[in-house]
Amino acid sequence: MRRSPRRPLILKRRKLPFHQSEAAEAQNRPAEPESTCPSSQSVPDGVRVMDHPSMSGTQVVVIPKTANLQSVISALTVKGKESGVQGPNKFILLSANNEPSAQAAAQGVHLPSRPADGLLVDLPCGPLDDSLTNIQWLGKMNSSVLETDLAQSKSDKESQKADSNQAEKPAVGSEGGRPPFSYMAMIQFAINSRQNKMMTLKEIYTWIENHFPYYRDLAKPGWKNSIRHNLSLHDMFIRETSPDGKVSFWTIRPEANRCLTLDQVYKPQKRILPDVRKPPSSVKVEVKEESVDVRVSCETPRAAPKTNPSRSRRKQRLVQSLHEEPVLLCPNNTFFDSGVASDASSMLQNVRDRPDRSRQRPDSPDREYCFKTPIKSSSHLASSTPSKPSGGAVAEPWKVTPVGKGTQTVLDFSPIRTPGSASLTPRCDFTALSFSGTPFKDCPLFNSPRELLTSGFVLDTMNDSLSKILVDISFTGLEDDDLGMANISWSEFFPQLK
Amino acid sequence: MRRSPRRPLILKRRKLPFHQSEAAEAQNRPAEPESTCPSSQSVPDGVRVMDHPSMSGTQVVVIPKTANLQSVISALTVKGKESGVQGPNKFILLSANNEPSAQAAAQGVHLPSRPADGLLVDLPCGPLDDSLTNIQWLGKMNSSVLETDLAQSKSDKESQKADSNQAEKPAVGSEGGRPPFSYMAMIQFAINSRQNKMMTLKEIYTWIENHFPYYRDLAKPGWKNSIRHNLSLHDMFIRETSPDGKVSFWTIRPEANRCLTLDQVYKPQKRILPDVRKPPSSVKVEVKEESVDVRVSCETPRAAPKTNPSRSRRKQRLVQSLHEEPVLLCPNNTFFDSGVASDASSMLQNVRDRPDRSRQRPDSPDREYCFKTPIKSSSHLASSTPSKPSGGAVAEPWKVTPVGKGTQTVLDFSPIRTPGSASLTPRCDFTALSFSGTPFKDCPLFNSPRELLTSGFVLDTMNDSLSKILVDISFTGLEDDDLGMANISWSEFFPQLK
DNA sequence: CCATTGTTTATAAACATCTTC
DNA sequence: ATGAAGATGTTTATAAACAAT
Ligand SMILES: [Mg+2]
Ligand SMILES: [Mg+2]
Repeated sequence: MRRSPRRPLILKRRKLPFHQSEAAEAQNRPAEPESTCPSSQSVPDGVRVMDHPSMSGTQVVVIPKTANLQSVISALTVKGKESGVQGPNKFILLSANNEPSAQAAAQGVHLPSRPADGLLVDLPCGPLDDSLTNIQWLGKMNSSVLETDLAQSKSDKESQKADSNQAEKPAVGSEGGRPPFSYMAMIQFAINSRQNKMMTLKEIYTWIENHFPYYRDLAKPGWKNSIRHNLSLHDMFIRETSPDGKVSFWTIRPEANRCLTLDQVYKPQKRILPDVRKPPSSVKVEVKEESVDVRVSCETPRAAPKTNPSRSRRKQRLVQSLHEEPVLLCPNNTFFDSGVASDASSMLQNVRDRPDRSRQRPDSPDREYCFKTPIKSSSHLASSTPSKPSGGAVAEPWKVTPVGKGTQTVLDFSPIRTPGSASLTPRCDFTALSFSGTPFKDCPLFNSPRELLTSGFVLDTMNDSLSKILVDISFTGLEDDDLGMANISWSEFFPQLK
Repeated sequence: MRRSPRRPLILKRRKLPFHQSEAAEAQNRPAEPESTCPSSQSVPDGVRVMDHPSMSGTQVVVIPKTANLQSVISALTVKGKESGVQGPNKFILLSANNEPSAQAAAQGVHLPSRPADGLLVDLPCGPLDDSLTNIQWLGKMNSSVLETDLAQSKSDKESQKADSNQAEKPAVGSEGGRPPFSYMAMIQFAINSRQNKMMTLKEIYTWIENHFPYYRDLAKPGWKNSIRHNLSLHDMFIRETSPDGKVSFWTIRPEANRCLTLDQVYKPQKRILPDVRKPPSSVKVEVKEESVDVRVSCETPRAAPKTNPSRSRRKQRLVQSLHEEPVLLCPNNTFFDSGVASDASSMLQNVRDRPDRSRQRPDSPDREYCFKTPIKSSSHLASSTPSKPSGGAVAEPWKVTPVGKGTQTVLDFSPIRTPGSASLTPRCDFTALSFSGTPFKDCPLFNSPRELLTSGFVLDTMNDSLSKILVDISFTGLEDDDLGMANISWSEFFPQLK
């Protein structure tokens, strides 16, 4: 029971090829000078990738505590490229020295017959849509806005002021178009940026406007309505009232808080480039590669990339409890146990490999059509799922620059599902913690391998960029698929785990 | 603790006047020949209405077990009319002999200092929009479709067949326009119509189409999308899988199930009328009064009365737990205790009387406008809550028959909120029960006073019709408002409670 | 490939309630 | 105080994208 606070995570290659606009492909492909991380070294920073002893097509990636995300990306990228599509498509991620204050985790992790509570992540293997990946979008962000996060170790009032009237250099920011984050994600970013993890509605507005100028500059005012809608709808957001009852703050239900912050998914890549798209302004902005030819002509606030996210489609299988008591799988309330593992009954996914070509509607990203027309609406015989005109309709020869519509989210921003309320043992409480002292400052996407492992993401081994993600969190110990493993110990094969 | 399974319910007069289309008023007012219930007798069926001994403006309504809803409506109506707007506007409902199998409830209910866990219901006092109330809509329903509910004591397959190919006399049904029920409510009606309380998606479709022909005849196919959306969104709907894993059924989380059925809100009023609106057809249909001049010319499928609902706006006050352990108010899991009372922390409302005129946008019920226009959308400076053109805009002189848009829901269809999972003690399990044997067959809206009390509704004491409801469930024991009461016993003043 | 079913996000909207001016 | 306007909060509807079957 008290066995292993460390849980292996399995990356599994994604099968679905993503729709790629030809024009976007033509534009984006040549402008892929380099990846987020150097993809030349095969085993950097002590990251080790090795074949799994018994599972075919599976490799184990051992991530030392000192490694940064680039290393992991590099390792998996190299492995993916050198083996091709037929190569191993499952990766079990292990953190070599996990929790800094880990207790019994250090000595010899026991390897169950199948990697219990493993996180299986699909890695895409087909041609990928890298037209506007998260990485690319992130590169277009103005790095200066991120630095406001560092100035947040002040009192509430002070940090509010800092958020509101700090010189933000809003030159860049909304040029990348709509950020690829859902409202739910942005709200989490905002609230988690505070030590006390609470914000008023107005502060959330301001934080988002400062960090995503798109909403300040281009978005319709309805975006605030959507923010409020999200706050109310998702019960991961809780409204609390100050003791005097005057102000009300929005917080994140601690059990559901993944503690996602924007700086966990973005760290400015210092690379000074002259701004090509703004000839009059001579302001040099720090942008990442690939921003050159995305030609995000934002002056047409095109119909909201619909953006977002979180390809994690949990559930959809495995409810089947049918008149039976729900079985609590992991009664102990450590992070994974109650936060993820005990929700296995609703997060279990089918892991079997399926050939899957899957039609991909070639719908143009921008179109306008009517909503809520009282008329019985021309085509009345269509599917019950309304679909966009998708070019098949009449008229509308209006063509726009194919921005690619491939804006996807990398992380799973959904709240951590817990079976009961379990409001004790707050999952992650950084109230008094500052991110300044973490030993992973140089890791742009995750503060620790632990975070990397627990948040779940996908790497495109073909393109060196994060895109088009599907995170399948599967608990293979509950499944009956092809993962055959003996009851062996991790450390038996990987002594660095000791 | 074990004290009172019987909990008083307080009806509180609603303050907000409702927008009333003048044309609709002119049309509907004269056609109000009689109310749902005779409003002449002041204290029928043993229903007693008396002033509260200590709370000013408050009356106590004692409802004997044998009373039906008409009696309650009558009593409150008479009281409301005879006292006028200035009169008492709070009513505490008490069931004189509540649970048939009640345990300790019989002997002298203890009256706390304030009516703990009381259900405060606003009664509207202003001019009311009765243009298309639920009662009226219900009267337009084809009574024959309701009778299919009686044929549901068969096996699953049989009842499925009964639902699908029963002769439904669909003549009437969709003529009343869109039913005033939310998707969530209709899904509950559908699922709860089964003994085993489970249905496949297709069966839900079929049930709704059979009982609300509007969706079969007039609604856009997107309504099925909305059904699926509601099933997924609300976690009161659980998908279960048959043991073989082949079929999946939708069920209602038992703790959240109010066991609402359509026949609880509708019972055909036998009154044969020739159908005035369909001259060619000589079919005589059973309709209730008032269907004559509503002139619901459904041939224009006007932009969905937006219909529905459930004016219950819970929460919005009283969270204020601010970094403290949530206090479980009623740990024992009887119906009210866990189902309602223990949710007090999120259902508590402010009960204080507030003068409230409240602007009411005179928006026309049918209009069409564009959705998701990529253009920055003309007025960009408006409120963050998008609002309809509402006549203030240019153009669109198009006027339609003011159907009144006053379709409201009477009952609270929202799931019963429970603090934890508390999946034990299924709240109401009518699997083996038939509604035929209840002593309240003649009560069209509720099978028992208990149901009346627990579901929460509002009576328009001015209009003899249910309309424009706001149910405020308040637990006055947690509030600090103007309800000052001594620590006295109910039975001390109302001996019939003994 | 297609239709059905299931999950999730976005957007608009209707109201209600609370705060400000 | 108070009353209207705006800010905030809650809920439902609808469309849509996409996954899974
Ligand atoms: Mg919420
Ligand atoms: Mg559900």
